[in-house]
Amino acid sequence: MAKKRSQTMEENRAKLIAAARKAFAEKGYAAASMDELTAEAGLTRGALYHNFGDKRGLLAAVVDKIDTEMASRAQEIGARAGDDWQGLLAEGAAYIEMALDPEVQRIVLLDGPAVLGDPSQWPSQSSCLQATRQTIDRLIVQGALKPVDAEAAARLLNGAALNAALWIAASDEPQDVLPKAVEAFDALAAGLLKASA
Amino acid sequence: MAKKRSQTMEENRAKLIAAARKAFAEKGYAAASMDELTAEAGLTRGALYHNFGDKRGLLAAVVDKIDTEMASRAQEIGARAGDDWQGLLAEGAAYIEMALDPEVQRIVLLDGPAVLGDPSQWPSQSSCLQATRQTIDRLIVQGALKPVDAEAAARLLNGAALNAALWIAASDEPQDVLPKAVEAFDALAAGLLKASA
DNA sequence: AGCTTGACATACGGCCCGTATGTGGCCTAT
DNA sequence: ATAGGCCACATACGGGCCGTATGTCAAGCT
Repeated sequence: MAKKRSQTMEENRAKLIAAARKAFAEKGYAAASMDELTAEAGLTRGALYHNFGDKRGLLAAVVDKIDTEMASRAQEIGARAGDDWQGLLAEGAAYIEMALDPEVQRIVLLDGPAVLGDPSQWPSQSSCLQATRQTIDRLIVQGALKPVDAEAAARLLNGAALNAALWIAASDEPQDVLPKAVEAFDALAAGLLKASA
Repeated sequence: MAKKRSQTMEENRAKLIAAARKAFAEKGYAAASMDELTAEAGLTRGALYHNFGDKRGLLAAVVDKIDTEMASRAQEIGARAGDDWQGLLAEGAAYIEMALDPEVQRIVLLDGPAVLGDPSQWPSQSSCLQATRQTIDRLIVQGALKPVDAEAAARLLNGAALNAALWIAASDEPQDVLPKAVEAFDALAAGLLKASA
């Protein structure tokens, strides 16, 4: 059966994104060569500029893919928790753990913001952030949290988790530091609880 | 009076750092040209590679300078507060406000980590972080805070403040968002207080 | 004063990105 | 069925930038 035109195109896009994901993770955005990257995918730079416009466009596509994966996973973990509050903590811990992945760290947390700008402006809307925000919104409506700005709280929590992950990843004994980070994260999050006012 | 050799060298280093600070802030690290940058300082790339080794070395020097300035300012503000707890909150707010400076944002918060790696590994030790850590340490000894890991707490607080700043800077109405961010920051920090356990 | 040292300038090579142009196969219309 | 257009991708080209290797001239020591 002959392949449809649009299908091979979709396949090529996927190949390029996969190769870019690998190259960006291993060498970093700046050091990744488009020639090598496309050759790895069995294509040339022509395909790249046709599909993604430029190098930044490719990074954006990669970030979007990873970010989406992260969000769905975080939501899944959060939903598995008993209540919304436990879910929030679980999401935070999950976020910290995901950020331990060098791929996530390098691409989404380091090069992403530096090259693409503020994450909340990304097309993927930093899905992870949105999920956290919604959970916080629900908790505020339920009266469990202080009536702080949900967006602000979600942002700061994510920022805290992010830095925790960077810290853990850079440490010599990640497994030793992880529980400390999670403990501190839980403590900070508890500051949002109404009871602690 | 004839200038000493070491003196002119120090002056040239300062000129290069100043020019780099401007160029990096305006164009970003990647887009800043070393030729233009050195010409702006009245020198050539030769001086640059002799003094700083490479482009990264220059960025490191710039980051170190800004970071040091930030730390001294934060400590000054913190020391002016009534007690250590108020000082911690004041430092956090000061950090958020300083991060509103485009120069700080672009160089220290975006390009810095992307190019130089984790801030806590920098020679300046991310002085800001150290200051926060020490304050937290004191508060734990005083029994005001839960006995969490001071390093972890300092890291997460800084991360929260950092993201708050990025958020504010990217927003349309910074002055409108700033108080929300500070409020959320204070709430999170309150989670560290023993009384809230 | 002559020599050495080193701070800085100049010259060179190589890589990489983005664009402009070429081409071969798929799709459609008659 | 086939002829032509279109489009996804390949190839070719130019410009810029970084890092190094080499040159130069003044400062400092003897």
